Amino acid sequence: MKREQELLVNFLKQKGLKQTGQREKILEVFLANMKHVSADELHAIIRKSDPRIGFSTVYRTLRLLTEAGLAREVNFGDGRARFEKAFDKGQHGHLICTSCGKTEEFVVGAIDKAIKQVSSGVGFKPMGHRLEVYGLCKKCQ
Amino acid sequence: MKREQELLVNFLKQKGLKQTGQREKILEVFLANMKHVSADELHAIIRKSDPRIGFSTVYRTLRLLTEAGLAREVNFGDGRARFEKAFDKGQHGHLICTSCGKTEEFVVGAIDKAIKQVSSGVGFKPMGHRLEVYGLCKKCQ
DNA sequence: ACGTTACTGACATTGAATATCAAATTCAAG
DNA sequence: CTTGAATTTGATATTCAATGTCAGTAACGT
Repeated sequence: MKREQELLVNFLKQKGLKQTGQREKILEVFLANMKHVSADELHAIIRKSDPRIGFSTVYRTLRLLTEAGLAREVNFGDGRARFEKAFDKGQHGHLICTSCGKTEEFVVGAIDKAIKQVSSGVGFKPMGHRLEVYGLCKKCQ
Repeated sequence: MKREQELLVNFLKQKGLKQTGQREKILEVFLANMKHVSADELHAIIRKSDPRIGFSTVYRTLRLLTEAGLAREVNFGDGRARFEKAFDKGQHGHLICTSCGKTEEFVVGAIDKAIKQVSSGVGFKPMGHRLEVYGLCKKCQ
């Protein structure tokens, strides 16, 4: 069993929640997918292999995964929440092209350091962050 | 006349748009307000001194101000867009307490530097960014 | 002053996020 | 393996912010 699956099972047990086929399936497809997906998109993908899974369940499970630390919500400014894998993946930022919509991830240690520094200065305890940089990608300039 | 008002007038002229009492009024109230406001909130404030200004106009004017570089959209994770003054104010991040909802601004030069560095590395041209740090404020820990 | 063009504001529409609830499923206890 | 209490599911309804529509109004160049 994958680490992520174990984590979900543990999370469910801790919370007194139940292990269901739908939740397994949704996690599996979510993990197999490379891109950032919205609840809608993930639902569409899952429907192909199992048309009986409803949107509500996908939606709720994504929130569950977020709570469990397996997913993270991101926003690309198009008014719909998207989710990305969060486990075994450090915090990172996104470069978002305002012309063609293309997104790219990046990681910079300097940013984490800067956040810690600022936070400790005002007694704030950082738990996570979102950094979105808007601009023009190579092609669109 | 304030710098901001001049900027708006210039922007309107450039775009072939018209100068109206509503737009002046909305900018004035927006500037006088300290906090981050949503279109709804700003509308409510403006209504007190001029009940005839409609929500649509406030909403559209906020987008106009954003386009003109006088306002900037920010997101605090409560599912509603808020706006803050953008002129004469550098890019900054927000510390958002996930317990009490309090927000605090901060500026770190290191972050701008890091963004420039990463961007130039992949040929991306950054135009602006949003950095939101979620965690617990001093009181809520 | 006039005519063209943009603006306004009330209202309608959209669409994502969330709530509701009866039927189905899980799972621990017997 | 059955049973029963508790959670889940999925279809549908609701909410609410964002945006579209459009007839009446106001701005501004001539």
